[in-house]
Amino acid sequence: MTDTEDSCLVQKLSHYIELDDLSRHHLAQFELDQIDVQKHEIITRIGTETSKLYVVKSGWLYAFVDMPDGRRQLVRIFHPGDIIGFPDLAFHHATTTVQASEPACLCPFPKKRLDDVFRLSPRLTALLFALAVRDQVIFMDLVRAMGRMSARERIVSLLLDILHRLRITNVSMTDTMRLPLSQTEIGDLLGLTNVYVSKTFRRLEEDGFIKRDGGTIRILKEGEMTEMTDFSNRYQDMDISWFPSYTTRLDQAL
Amino acid sequence: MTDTEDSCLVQKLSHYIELDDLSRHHLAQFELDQIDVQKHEIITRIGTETSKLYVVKSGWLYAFVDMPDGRRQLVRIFHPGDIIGFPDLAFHHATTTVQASEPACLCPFPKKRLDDVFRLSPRLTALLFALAVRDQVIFMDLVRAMGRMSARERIVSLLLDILHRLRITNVSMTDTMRLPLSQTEIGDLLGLTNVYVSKTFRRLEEDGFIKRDGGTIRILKEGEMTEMTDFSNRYQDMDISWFPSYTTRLDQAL
DNA sequence: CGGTCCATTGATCAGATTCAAGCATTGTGG
DNA sequence: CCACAATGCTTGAATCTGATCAATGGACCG
Repeated sequence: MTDTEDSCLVQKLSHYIELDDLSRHHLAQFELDQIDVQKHEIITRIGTETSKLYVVKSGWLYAFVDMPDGRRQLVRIFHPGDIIGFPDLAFHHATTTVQASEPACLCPFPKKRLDDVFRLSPRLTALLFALAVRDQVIFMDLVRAMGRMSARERIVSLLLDILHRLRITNVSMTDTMRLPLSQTEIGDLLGLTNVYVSKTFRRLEEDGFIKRDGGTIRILKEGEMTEMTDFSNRYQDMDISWFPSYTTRLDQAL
Repeated sequence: MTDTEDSCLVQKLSHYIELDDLSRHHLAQFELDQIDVQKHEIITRIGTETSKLYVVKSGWLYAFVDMPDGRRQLVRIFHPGDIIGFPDLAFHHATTTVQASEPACLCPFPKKRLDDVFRLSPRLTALLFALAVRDQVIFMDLVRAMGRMSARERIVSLLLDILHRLRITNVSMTDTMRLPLSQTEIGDLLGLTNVYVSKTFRRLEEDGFIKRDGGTIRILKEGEMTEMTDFSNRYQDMDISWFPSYTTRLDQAL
């Protein structure tokens, strides 16, 4: 790919800092190859060796773990522009199974290709670091939802989370979004059963919070829903004040 | 502090990679100051400006968020050698409140002091990055526990998690540990009530899984408990194969 | 056209909460 | 040194949210 047309990874990261040519060059190294995957195809299987990361070009995917009794827990949803595999960087074996929830296109690249970024671009490294710790906060929000919220509140906070995530790269988006997840998948993400997800969605619709139409969903009372769940948008602003500048050189060493 | 006596931060990080003198020097910059805090004293309050991080020298602390109805959700426990505040790096305002669960000693340092590490030590940066993504996996484990496990299993997996964390820096530790958390705090961490935590602990003791004595707890059937919760130790091994080497120099740039 | 997946709905069940009371321990001020 | 308050753990009874079980119907697909 040329540096002139922005990939969705570049687009997403540009939301936080101005990317210089060197950074764009580094990021382009992550998107040299690409593969297509089918709906429900498994990308990485838990327990297998981790050697690669993936940039999502299109499609939704998710990571999950199986429980001994056959149930499962989704832990994360991936959208275009997200990078799959960071959590596994720290381990020799994958900690989750990653599966496509719809047809998708991915760019695989080896772990080792991060080396250049770490050695040559402290500022881009800081951005990746910030994204990693930002994701920790996203997990805390999920823990909070699952630990102390009712089924209704959990579903509402999931919808708001997805809405804000999609708005980063799609500023024109208002209140309607595609939701390519089954109710079973949503339940597996929020610690509920598919049955109760169905009942809760229906009640949300009856109460005028949402409007469903096929695979899309419309958020009708965003303000009320935000207040109901004490929701914070984690995708908008980022503190970049502590990032090293691009001009920093190593030869300033002690 | 001199470089000869290892701080618990250095001790903990040394578990994963050999730290060279430069790295030790960088880490020493995190422990220049130190403050004592009392039991239940609040270190950082949610919503206030984030400017500092803290290295824990002694004592246990935890991070939590309040719910509108007065309940709360703990999201993380800190032990000696842990760094407090990474998740807030990405934000201008603190996302959690951090409180001491017992008297503790902390070393505060400004965000900006990470700059040197990012610019001058790619390998140490990679280690911090690996710890950040490792923590994501810890959060996934917590999500899994709260989404798909019974109260008994959640408590068992918490006990195993703490046991393995303490064993990193205390290799002599076998099956007995101090647990300076009230049952209310444990409930707030696992999404349970203090009442049910009490009932569940009692049953675990009756069934011979644990033995309690004042503030300490003994794990009697570690193997069985590990299997019951499908527990994975996230603290033992780390994949450092992709880390840049210490000798890497920036002047290899394109 | 039959099979599969998914959403829906009702009846029943259970794990965990809520409410309430009692007891032990610790800390504090008189 | 004691009285008293505050905190934490325990236990029981009633209640409720969400799970389980089961059946139905629609949409899609080979």
